Amino acid sequence: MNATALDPDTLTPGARRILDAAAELFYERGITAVGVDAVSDASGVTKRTLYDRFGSKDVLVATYLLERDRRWRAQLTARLDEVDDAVGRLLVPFAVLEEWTRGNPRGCAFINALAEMPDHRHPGYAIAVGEKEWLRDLLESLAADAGFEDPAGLALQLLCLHEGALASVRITGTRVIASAESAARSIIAAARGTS
Amino acid sequence: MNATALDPDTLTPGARRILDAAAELFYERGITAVGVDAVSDASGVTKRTLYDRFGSKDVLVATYLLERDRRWRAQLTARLDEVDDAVGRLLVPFAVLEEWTRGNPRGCAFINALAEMPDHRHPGYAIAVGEKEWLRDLLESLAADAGFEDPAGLALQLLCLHEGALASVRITGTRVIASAESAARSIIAAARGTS
DNA sequence: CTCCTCGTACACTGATCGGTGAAGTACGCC
DNA sequence: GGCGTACTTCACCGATCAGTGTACGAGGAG
Repeated sequence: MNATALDPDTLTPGARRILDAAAELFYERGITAVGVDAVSDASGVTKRTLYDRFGSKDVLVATYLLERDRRWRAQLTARLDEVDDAVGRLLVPFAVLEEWTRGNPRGCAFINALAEMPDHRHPGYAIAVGEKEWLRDLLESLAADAGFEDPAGLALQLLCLHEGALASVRITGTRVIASAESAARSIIAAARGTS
Repeated sequence: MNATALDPDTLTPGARRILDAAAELFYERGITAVGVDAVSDASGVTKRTLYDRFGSKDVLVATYLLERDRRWRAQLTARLDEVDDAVGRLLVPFAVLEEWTRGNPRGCAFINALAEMPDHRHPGYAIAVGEKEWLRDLLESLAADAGFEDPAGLALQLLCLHEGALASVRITGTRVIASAESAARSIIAAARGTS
């Protein structure tokens, strides 16, 4: 019940293969639809090992989400370090989104996971929610750094565009990301007028 | 395999209760996680009747999505008829979103369903995708009616905001919808400048 | 040599999954 | 009275679900 995600960076070789296989299956087919047998089969590891390492499916799910969250944050912060312009930094998440969705065409893994986690006590719930809150907080601090009048409001608007683009890729194709980015420019310009 | 959704408007009393119960359970707990036994129990109807009426769980799911789609479109078009201003009509979906999310705090039922339908041949897949395409097409024709230079581009931007707000409600609360609406105003104003 | 970690193999649990077969009941319509 | 529709009861199917128990093998560290 109070079990939490494992540290994805300190896994035994067997646990690593399990997590890699689980990550692909969970994202591709959905969490509930993928059984632990399918995960252990795909990873070439016994179900017994899976339970010895992770303890439960819920913990495996939480670890899957945690690793995805870490990779996404790492990629975003790395790109952020390359940009100096305070206003331009607000657009970095959209550039990263373009790369990210190339390998992940089935929408946002966290939104998808939340759709299958009605129980807030699920160890993965806080991780999925935390990813979105982190992005919102990041956008807010970037907006504050750039000197906007209402950083929280602007952050919320940009978050909307970001999440919307991520969700719409599946339906409209990747061109929606360029649309979202240009919309972000309009919103920033409008907010700039009031600062 | 080639079975499609039933017409939600011509259901027997038993089928209606089944669909009502299924709609709530599917949205609240997720489609895969809800078994047909749970649906029949909740609706006070036998599992046998469920299969006599719907034939399979997949058809029940598709019918659930179809009815939701119809209700959403009806609500939106009704509000649309009340507004005369061509530009103002582009903002109507955001006003409807505010009412809609009041009873549906767990995000977009179609995005959630797509997360659990990896197989495009699922009878519900086309319905879920169709809902988004319909909104995009609607926005595009509204933008064209209002005389914008690039209706398709503007529609894509507004779609982003709409989907993003719908997805973010779960994390940020309903105030994100007001944010999205004001962002939509900025985008429309920016597009107006180029027309 | 011995302990410990990592992993294997395999059998097993009770519960639930989607779906079916057969028989029977209640009601309204012609 | 006869017929069709709607729904019930109940037993059943093979498959899969998450999770466990037990025993055994390989390799590195003390």
